[in-house]
Amino acid sequence: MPLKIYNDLTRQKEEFQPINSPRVGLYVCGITPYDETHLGHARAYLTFDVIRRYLEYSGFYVNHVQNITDIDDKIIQKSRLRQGSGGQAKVKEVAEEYTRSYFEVMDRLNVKRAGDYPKATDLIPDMIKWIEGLVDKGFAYSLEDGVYFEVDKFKDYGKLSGRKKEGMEAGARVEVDINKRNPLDFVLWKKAKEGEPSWDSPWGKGRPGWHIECSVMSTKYLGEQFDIHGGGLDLLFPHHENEIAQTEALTGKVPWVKYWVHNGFVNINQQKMSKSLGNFFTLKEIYEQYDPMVVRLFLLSTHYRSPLNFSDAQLKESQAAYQKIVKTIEDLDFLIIKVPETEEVEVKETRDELADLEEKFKMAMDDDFNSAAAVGVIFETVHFINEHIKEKKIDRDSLQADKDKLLEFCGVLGLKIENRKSKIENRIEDLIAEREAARKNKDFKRADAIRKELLADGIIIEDTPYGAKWRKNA
RNA sequence: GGCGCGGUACCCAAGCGGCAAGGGAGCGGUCUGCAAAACCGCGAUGCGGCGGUUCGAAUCCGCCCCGCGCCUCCA
Repeated sequence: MPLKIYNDLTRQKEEFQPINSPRVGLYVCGITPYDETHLGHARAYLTFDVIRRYLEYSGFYVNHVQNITDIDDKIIQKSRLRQGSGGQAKVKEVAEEYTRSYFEVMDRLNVKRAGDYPKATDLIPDMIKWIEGLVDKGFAYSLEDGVYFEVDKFKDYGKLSGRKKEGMEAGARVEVDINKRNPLDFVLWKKAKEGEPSWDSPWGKGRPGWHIECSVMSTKYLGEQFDIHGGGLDLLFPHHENEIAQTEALTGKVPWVKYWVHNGFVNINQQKMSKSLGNFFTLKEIYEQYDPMVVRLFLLSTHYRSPLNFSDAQLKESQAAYQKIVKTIEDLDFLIIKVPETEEVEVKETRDELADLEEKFKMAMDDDFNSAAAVGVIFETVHFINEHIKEKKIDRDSLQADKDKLLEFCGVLGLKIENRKSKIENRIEDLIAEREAARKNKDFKRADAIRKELLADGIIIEDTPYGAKWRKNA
């Protein structure tokens, strides 16, 4: 079955065929570093991390580029608020601080780093060239406060968002600049006000508008036409619409981007989690209570385009579910050492079953990266393994095959599964040995006392026909 | 006003024309010195409502109800 991807440009699932297969160009709209990363951001970047991982798993070579908008009104504002100054050095400090924080928190979520992270401030000369080009071609005009893109000059304006210029209530909530030729015209170059960071340009000191950055950065790294451009649903309009307009206007190459992909929001009580509403949870806060991999599982359990409601109860459920996977791996590790060598037949049966599961797993992911269905297959695999373990005759190689396959699926989704045992001290092993001896002597009082003692440290003992084993209660 | 998304069991969530995945919670059982875990079994004749198309509909079409998003910086 071919890999299908939902394309917002055509509003349907399409077979994925990269322009230069097996190479894939993937551009993701990155952060504006003026505050802590919250769960909504995590969902976005995790979505594209999963897409990237699955493409790589499927044999593609992905060139993943994600920008950093390190100059912007909000950063300037933050810098002022904090230091009473909007000077360039301070603005840079703020951007760098939150960029660092972003990487910290995303690394823990096991989001792979992109191949490049271009910063807006590093490419200002390129942006100026672009704007000059647009002015030359008659797509842009100058006003007192900046240079604007004229949407009426671009025929296809609205093709991504499906909007018609007439239908939009421009100015409904934001004041219309009466000097603009069309209220939808957007700024390419913003002239600097007193005390703002600025760069020289043919239009005087100023800074680039938001939309132009992504066009310049993405084409610089991925070429004038590339495969996938992604971001949160909230970027679809106007950001991505404007990017298409300015890029296709300048290069004349259509389509600029083959597949447009947008992830859905994280909601709280049916409302979008957002900075402006102030109803957001930062990853740092969430990590205080939940392992990052629990958060990851939680995010993976809903298809990336559907809304995802955040709640503590849901996170708790994900935690229980995650424990189940971890425990299965720990059980396998325990048994692989204890169990006898292999007989050929058994391994084959196991392998056949695992191959069927792999088929299902791929089918799920081939269908527009359906990680929720793929997680379902992971639990079917867990179920299969637990049944397998129960059998009287089990052998080393089949168990190893079980373990490899489970970890393979988890790996594709970026779920790290660690046997927590490796981290724990010998003291526990000693106590367990003592308890085992006590049980042999029918000294159950002592045995129970030891179990109780370990439980106080969050260690749970489980007796099995192969001996006692233990795990940490998370 | 324009454009768009969603409503599937107690909760979450896949499925999008052919027997309703999976997780969590619950209940019953097997195993166990007692446990824990695991395993087995139970759990929607039903997919917001009403019509229609079809041999067959959660799935397609129409109308309606409810919730949400975008049109403004936002992932």
